[in-house]
Amino acid sequence: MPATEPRASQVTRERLLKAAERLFLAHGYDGTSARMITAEARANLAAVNYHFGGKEGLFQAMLARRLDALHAERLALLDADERVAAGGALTCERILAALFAPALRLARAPGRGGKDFLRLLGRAYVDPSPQLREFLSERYAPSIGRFKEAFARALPRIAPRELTWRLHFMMGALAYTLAGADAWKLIAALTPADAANDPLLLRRLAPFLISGLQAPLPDLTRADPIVPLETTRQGRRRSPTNKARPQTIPSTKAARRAA
Amino acid sequence: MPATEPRASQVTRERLLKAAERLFLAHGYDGTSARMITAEARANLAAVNYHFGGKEGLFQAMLARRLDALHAERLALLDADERVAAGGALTCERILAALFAPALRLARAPGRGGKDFLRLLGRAYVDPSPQLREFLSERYAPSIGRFKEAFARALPRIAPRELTWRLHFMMGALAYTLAGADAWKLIAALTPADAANDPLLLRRLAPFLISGLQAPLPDLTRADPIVPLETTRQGRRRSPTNKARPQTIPSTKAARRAA
DNA sequence: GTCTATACCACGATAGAC
DNA sequence: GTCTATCGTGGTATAGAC
Repeated sequence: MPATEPRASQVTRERLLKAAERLFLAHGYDGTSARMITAEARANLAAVNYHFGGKEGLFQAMLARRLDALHAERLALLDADERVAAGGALTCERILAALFAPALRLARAPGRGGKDFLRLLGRAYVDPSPQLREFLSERYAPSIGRFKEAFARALPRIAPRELTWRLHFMMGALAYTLAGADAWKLIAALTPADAANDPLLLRRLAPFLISGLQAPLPDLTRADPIVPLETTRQGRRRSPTNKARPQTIPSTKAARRAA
Repeated sequence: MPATEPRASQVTRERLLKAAERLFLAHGYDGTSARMITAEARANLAAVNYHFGGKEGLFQAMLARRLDALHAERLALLDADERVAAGGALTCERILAALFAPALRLARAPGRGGKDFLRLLGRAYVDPSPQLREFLSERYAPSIGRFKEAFARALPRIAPRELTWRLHFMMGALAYTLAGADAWKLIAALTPADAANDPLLLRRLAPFLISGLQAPLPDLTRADPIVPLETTRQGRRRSPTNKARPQTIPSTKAARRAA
């Protein structure tokens, strides 16, 4: 083992990634400082900049490491299913399961970190800078493409363009369900006993998505909008709801201190 | 006009809100400093703290102001439809349109601010502190409830509990489609001519969602998971994809400078 | 090439004068 | 209500040791 031994730099990198993973998951991106990370990793503050180009780069590297594992799992499931199907088309349900199950397992796997990871991932979709988005969508395009092909074979009646749209809608429902804030409170409130029951959640979600994917093709030729968008513009009613409230916004200071 | 004249404090509040709206939308939450806002509003830095309890409070107040308008529009459309229906059930399509059209209009209404607003809103779902989430979900619960009732009447065959789940899935697809990063690039790439065509997007989305809502009820009694979740755990194949890449994370420094 | 110490400047928040 | 001054902390940059 002359050349492949772990170089000195790699152990610092690794320690930084590990500390970053724990702290970002525990306190969020803004709630974690580079100083906290380097302290836990017993590295120098400047090491973040040296190895990752900054805090954002460290965050990105940490996300990529976990997402690599997620997509590897997904592809492994898809591969196994396709080997069994031996060239035939898979059912939508199985493709969906291969896509969903690893994410769901990740969503609660390591201690309490799982769900927090998905919320952190959501940050990528919200970030005003397109950096992260482009990085992730490029990196996992091949993996997503595989699933798209599988769906295309399972749904031969849906034109490719329409399928693209519907897969996009599907990913939305999926992401929201997994990462969404209320989703988990919903689970607990509606069916407390099922709070840790992954297959049950999938079995609720699957019919919704599959029916959506197989929906009748839209009639795009009609020219009239479904709703007369301009009709309500004239301020007929400024709506008696909650327009001008006392607006006692509570100071977030106390809450921040608690964290 | 003795007592109702705008007090001096209110004009500062208003100016802060207006500046905050423009700047948060243009540069995101983290990208906007309280100093930028107070400079543009020609107010003192401490005014943010005094009037809103901090930067976060100002952000929250600004979100609420725009969301009030959104929900007022939604309810106005729903009211109008229900008045026409005169006690009968609306179609899913119309309810969906009342929910969707105002958001879509908002999503591109004022200059370039629209879509950015929805991305900012997404921050609420991602934020590690539950403050914002609870505030918003409490504030708009009545409005959402109205729509839930409408859907319940339109879909009498779906049990309430199941409907709750499906509406949740639906909101996910909706939010992702509106706020999602790739959605708008998708629109531009697939159908450039339709990039500004709101009704067309709704007509694509509606069949997907409606079919999903009406999907056959899941069989929740089956005990076996659809996918043998544990089978693939044994590292049969660490997947030859992109597991251990060079990991050349680009420094984000140069990119930050450009902004 | 890797790591350390340190300086820098912008940030959010606040105390206290007016 | 408003303002000034100031505090502590944040991310980043750099000079130089190993």
